[in-house]
Amino acid sequence: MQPTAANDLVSPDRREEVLAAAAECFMRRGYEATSMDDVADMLGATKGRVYHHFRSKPELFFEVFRRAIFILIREAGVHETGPGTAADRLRRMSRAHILCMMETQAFQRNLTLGVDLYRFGETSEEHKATLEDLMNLRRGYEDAFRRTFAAGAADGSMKALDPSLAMRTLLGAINWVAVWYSPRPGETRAHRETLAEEIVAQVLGGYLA
Amino acid sequence: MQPTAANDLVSPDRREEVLAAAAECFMRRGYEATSMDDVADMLGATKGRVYHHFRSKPELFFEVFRRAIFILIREAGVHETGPGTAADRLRRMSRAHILCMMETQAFQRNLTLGVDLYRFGETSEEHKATLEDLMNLRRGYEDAFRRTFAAGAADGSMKALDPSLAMRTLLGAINWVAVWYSPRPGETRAHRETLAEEIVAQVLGGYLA
DNA sequence: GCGAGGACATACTGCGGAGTATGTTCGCCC
DNA sequence: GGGCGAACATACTCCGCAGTATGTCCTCGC
Repeated sequence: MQPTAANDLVSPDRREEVLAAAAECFMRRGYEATSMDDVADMLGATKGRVYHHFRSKPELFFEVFRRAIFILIREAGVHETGPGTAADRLRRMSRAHILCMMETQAFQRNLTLGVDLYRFGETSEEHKATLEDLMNLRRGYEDAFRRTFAAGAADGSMKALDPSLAMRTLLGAINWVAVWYSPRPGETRAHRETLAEEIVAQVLGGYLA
Repeated sequence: MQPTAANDLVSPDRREEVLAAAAECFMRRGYEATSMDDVADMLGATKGRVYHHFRSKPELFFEVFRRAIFILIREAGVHETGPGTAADRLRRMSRAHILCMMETQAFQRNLTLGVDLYRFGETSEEHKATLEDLMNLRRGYEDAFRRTFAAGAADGSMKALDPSLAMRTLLGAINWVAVWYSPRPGETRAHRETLAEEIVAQVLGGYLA
């Protein structure tokens, strides 16, 4: 296979393909139930390819997890700073978060798996350390919501609620989207945006002043 | 060991102990990662005991799943019929649901696992059938929320929203409790009831008229 | 008190999956 | 044009786990 222009668009990161396949497998069958052969099969390849890019199964999972958070921070977290009231900013953050749940579902579902692994898993010391880092990333993302709830109480755009609890109920409602959402054939971005808007309208109603 | 009065309180269903241990293990490590030996270890027993009460690992999981739904229906679902407006009933249902998430967390967390197994799992025909039954039970429980949202639009106690979507956002917020909740040492039932009340107040706000 | 069966424990088998060691191919650079 | 390394494929090893076959104890009914 020649390095054509078309290939340059796809192959510069063959590693990405492996990562995406792993995310899909982990979401479908769970972490433990997924074999490295499963990931390879999804790519029409063999284990050799997977192990060439990732040292072990845990590290592969950690990369999926890390990618999931980076996407969330880039798409939703950035809206913490922005124009308007805290309620406005929270609306934009939630809307972007929901779209992430729908469009990068495979990655996002693994966030919950990772948290369980952290809470209960028996892992090596090295893995424990990287898991700690990943949890801090996640906590940092959640803090953006916490702060915005506090800001909303301060600027009067939202009720004065316990920011931590409010963050959890809100994130619960919108994280759950990744659980039940399943893309319909022929669905467009516009459809998803409308749906996201509708969800935000329902969910945020309880927090507004 | 003699069949004393104290033992009669515990042992009439030694099977229950196995079931509870399995729920705990499945929650901690996930379905696949849990070995039958893990379940036995938690009881200070061996596999023999587990296989004496349950034919196979899938059937053990199915029983955990079934129990989880039965608890929800008994504790929360029953409040669908009751006095007051639809909003009142929904409040009682949500409150009970949240308490279930906190107090039977191990069982409830497995509901999500089961749904994934249903959506993606490759199981035998026989297991597929029982999974279908379990999903119908779950759907039936969700329908109670759907109907109550519709009733709320009808009796004017709640906004006229898409009942299905409202059900999903509400259940998302309150199901998520099982994900983050972790009982504090010395916590009493009263603490949990207060917390549940607070969550309901926050979450239901968006749906009320 | 004795036979039977429930409630386990013990000791195996067989397979699937993580990880490894070693080929193999192809493009690139000198 | 040749050698070198990236990007895989192939062919193993070894261990852990589901399931089974069989043994053991204790209790209850008669």
